[in-house]
Amino acid sequence: MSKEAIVLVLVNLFRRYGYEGASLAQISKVTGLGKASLYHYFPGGKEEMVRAALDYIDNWVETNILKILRSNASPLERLQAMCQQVEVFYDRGQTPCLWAILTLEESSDRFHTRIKQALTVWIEVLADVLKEAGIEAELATIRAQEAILRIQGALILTRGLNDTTPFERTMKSLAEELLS
Amino acid sequence: MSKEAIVLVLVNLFRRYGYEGASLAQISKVTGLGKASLYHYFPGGKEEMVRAALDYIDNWVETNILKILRSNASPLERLQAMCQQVEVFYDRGQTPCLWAILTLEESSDRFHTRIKQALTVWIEVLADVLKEAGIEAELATIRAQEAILRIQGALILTRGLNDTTPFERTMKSLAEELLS
DNA sequence: GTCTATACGTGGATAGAC
DNA sequence: GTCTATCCACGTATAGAC
Repeated sequence: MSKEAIVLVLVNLFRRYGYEGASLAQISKVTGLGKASLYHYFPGGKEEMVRAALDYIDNWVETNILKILRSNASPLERLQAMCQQVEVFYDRGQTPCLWAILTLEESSDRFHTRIKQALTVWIEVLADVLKEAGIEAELATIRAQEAILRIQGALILTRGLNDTTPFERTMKSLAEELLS
Repeated sequence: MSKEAIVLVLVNLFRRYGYEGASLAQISKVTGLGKASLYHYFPGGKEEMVRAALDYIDNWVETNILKILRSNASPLERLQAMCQQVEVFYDRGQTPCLWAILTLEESSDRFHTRIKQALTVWIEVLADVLKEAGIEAELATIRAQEAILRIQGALILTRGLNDTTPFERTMKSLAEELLS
């Protein structure tokens, strides 16, 4: 199992169980590696594992979201493409957001700064698209925040109700509503 | 310290740290009671403590949200009153929602059913208000879901950005937008 | 790189005195 | 009811052989 594949496992476990909830025993089991082997890849232990997971997400966002948002397609097309990526990444709302669960857990304070940074960048790039579409700067930022807010809210609600409808509905209408 | 006061401590700890993150040692410290004393009040251990916290929230929602929504004030007034209660309860978005953190944690599966139930009731009562205001039934349910979605999303975003603005903005405009 | 074995603290939980 | 003392499983982390 490559390090990339291990990190992918980490991402999925921390998303679903949070920092305290994901144990090394579980990680060891799912990766098939002994605990000691995990320390070969992540000498800093669990904290470094989370950092690696966050790195992976940063990279995923850059590649699959920000790159699209900075492309030269029409604003609507870019926003729709973003929504599609988001829908797949979160499995129609069935898999939690790593940022969200770490943000809620006060015990994960150490990661809050970089999560804040990642959110801020996404919002800025999103706001740039909206400005390009003719929306005034201040409103663009508010709407960009609203987009993230609705994605996150849809994730909670869809998991809470155990029904993917709210998430799918949100992703379907989000792009157009941002531009209206 | 009364049992009610102990439960209040539990609510706050589980909201902030989640199920795995809140340890008995921490609970013992904050309440001032020894671990053994906690088992006097909650023979079922940590799981029963969470149930007690969820009971408290159920009761709080019934008293401070549902009761208002079922009152005979105007729909707008009822919705605005709800928003005000929500804003205080979540401390302008600074304190997480117990439902949200337990919903995200897959290790807290045992509580998902009752959280789903609580969410469903809130949405139903909210939809009733909207119907009363002349909104067609199906749209009313969607909008009611949208309300919960935005509250939850605002909680995540406000904590993620460490900025209460998104939560406050959401709570300020929510009532009117639901009726528009 | 991966393993077995192990160290050592902390987790939740209990016993039993007061 | 509350305490001290204790139990045992599991948590993270490490040592050291292969």
